[in-house]
Amino acid sequence: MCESFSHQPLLGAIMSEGYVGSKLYRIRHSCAHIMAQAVLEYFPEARIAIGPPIEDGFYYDFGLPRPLTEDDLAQIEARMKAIIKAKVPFTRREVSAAEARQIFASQPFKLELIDGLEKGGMDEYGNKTAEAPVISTYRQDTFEDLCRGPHVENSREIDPSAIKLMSVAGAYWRGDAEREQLQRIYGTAFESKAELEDYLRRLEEAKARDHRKLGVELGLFTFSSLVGKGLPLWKPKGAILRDTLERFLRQAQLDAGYLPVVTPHIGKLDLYHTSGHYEKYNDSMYKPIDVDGEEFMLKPMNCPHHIEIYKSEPRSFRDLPLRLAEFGTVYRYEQSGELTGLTRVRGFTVDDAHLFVSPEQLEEEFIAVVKLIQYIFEVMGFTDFRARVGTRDPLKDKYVGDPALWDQATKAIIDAADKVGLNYFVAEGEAAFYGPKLDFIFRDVLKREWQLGTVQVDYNLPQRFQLEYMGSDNQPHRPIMIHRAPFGSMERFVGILIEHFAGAFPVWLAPLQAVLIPVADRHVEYLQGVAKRLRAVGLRVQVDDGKERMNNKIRLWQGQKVPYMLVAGDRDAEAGAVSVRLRTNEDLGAMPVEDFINKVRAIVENKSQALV
RNA sequence: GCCGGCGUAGCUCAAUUGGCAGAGCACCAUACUUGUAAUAUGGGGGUUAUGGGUUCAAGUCCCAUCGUCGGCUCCA
Repeated sequence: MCESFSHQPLLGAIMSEGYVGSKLYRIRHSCAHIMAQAVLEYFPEARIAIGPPIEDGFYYDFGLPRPLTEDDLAQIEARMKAIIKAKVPFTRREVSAAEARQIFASQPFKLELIDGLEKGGMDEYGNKTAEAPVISTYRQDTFEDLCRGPHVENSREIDPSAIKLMSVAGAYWRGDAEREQLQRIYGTAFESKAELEDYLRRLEEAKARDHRKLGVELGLFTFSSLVGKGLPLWKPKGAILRDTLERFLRQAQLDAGYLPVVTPHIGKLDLYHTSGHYEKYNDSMYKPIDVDGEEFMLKPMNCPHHIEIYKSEPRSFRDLPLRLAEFGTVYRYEQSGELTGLTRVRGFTVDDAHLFVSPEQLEEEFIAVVKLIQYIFEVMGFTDFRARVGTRDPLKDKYVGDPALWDQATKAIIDAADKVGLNYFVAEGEAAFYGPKLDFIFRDVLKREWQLGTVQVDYNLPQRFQLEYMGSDNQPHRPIMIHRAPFGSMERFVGILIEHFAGAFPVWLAPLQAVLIPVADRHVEYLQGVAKRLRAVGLRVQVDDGKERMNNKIRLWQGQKVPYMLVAGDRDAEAGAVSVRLRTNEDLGAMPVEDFINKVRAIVENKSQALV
C-alpha cells in the first residue's frame, strides 16, 4: 500500500446531511459572531479572522496580544451569555466592496477576505466559487461581521445554558503554515441544555474509551521516550491480540489465493528514486543511512520491495493474478505534533498486499478484494461502514498517467462496488496520485467514523519499474497493480478496536480468555488441572493463585475485562466443575468443565461476539 | 514543524504568598483460608521529567531539552 490511510477519525470531515442551514447550524454560526463580539470587548485590539459552524460546534480565529487562558475563556463565555440574554436581533445588509472596506478598515484579515470576495473565485473560507458573490454583513448588538449567513433572527433563539467554550488552539491564517498563527477558540452550542449535557457525556465516554488510556490499563502496549516517540512497544497481551488478528487475516488471504512474502525493513535509495516516492515524499521519509558509501532508506512502504519480487523471474500471463502479501513494517517521519497513541505513529505494520493483474483481470480481482474486505469486516462485527470512491480532481494536475487509463480504472472500481452491492459514495479529488481508490470508512459504537482499509488501482509503478508479463499472444504486456490493506495498519486497527469495544474484546481476540479463581488456597491445585485442560484446547487462561481474597480478584479481573472468571471451591472441585462468571456481571453458576470447554470453543471458533 | 496547556512514588492526586515532599491504590512482609466487585496490620518506595539559572531558600519563579495533551499544518 503506497497511499496512506487517513489517520484522523473523520468526525467533522463529513458534515451530516441536512446540517448546513439548519436551526442548529444557524445557532452555532450566530454563537461564533457573539463570541467575536465578546472577544472584541475583551481585547479591543483583537484582529478577527473567520468563524464558521463546524460539525460539533463552532470556532472563531483571532489575532490577539497575548495567549488566552482558561480564565479568559470563562469570562468570554459569561459575556456571551449576557449578550444572548439581551435578545439582540441579527440583521443582514448587502454592501459594496468599498463600503465593506470602510466598515472593516481596522481589520486586516477582513480586508483580505473582501479582496477575495471582490475578485471572486474564492469565498471567505478560501473555497473556490464560480463568480464574485454578493458581499453581505450581519450585525448583532455592537458587532458587525462580514458574513454570508445564515443566522438566527434574534439571539432569543439561542439557549444561553446550551453553549460552552471548549478549548483554545493555534490555527494558521487561511490554513497556511507559512502565514501568521492565530488563536482559535472552539465552542459548542445546542438547541437545549439537555443536548449539550448529552454531548459532554459522549465526550466523557469517548475519553473513557481512549485507547491510549485503556491500552496502558489493560497492559497492551507502552511507549518509551528512550526508544522514541511514535514507536509503540507491544506488551505480551497486546502482542497476543495483534498476533491473533494477523493469523486470522493470513488464513483468509491464503484461502483467497494470496502468497506470503517477507521483505527487509530497509532498501537502497535508488529503489525509491525508481518508484518516484523519494522525489515526492522524501519529507516524510527518514534520512538515508550510509552503508559503505551506499545510501539505504528505512522503507516507508512495501510496494517497491514486492515489485522486485515480481521482477525476480520472467512472468507469463499464466502467473497472473499474482497476489503477494506481507505484514510489512514501515517507517515514516511524521511531524512530532501529529503523533497520537497507536493511530498516528512513526513505525507501523501494514497488512499489505500487491496484486499484479492483467487488464482483463482487473475488475474481477478488484471485486474479489472488496469481497475479502467485506468478509473480514463481517467477522470483526464491523457492520456499520461505507465505502468512498476516490476519483481524480479534473482541475488539479497532481496525478500521473493517462487520463483514459484513469477513466477505465475508475469505472472498474465503480462497477465493482455496484456488483457487490457496496454502500459507497464518490469523492472527487480523493484519489491517490497514481490511481483511483476505494476506502472503507467504519462507524464505531460511538458513531465516530474511521477510515480503515483501502484498495487502490495503480498504473504508475508498473510503468516506472517496467513490469511485464508474456501474454498468450507471445507479446510482452504491462500488468496493473492493485494495492490493498483491509486493516490499514495493525497499530491503528488495534487502537480502533480498543475504542470500539472499550477494551472488552470478543472472546477470540481477548488476550486472556479466562481467569481461574480459587475460593481458598486449597483449590489452586484443582484449578491448575482445569487450566491444563483449557490450554490443551488452545484457550488462553491463567490461575490467579495470588493472596488476594476471591472478591478482590473478581473485582480486579473484571476491570481487566477478561471474558470469563471461573471460580472453584469445594463443591466445584468435588463435581469436576467450575462456577462461571462473565465480565458483564452475569453469573452462570456451576457447570462441568467439559461443558465450559465446549461452549467457549464454539464461541472462539465462530469468532462470536457473544459470551454465552 | 507551529501555537497553547501539562509533567510530584508504578497509578490517581495533595503540598498557603517560594519555607522540612504527603495520601489512597499498587508493591513487599506477616496473619487470616475466605463462594462472586476492595481482609487486617506493618514495611519499602522520590535527585518533584532532564539540564541550567534566580534566591538565604525552588515541586513552586526564569531559560533550554525531552515527553505528553488540545488544535493547526502535513499524511505515499
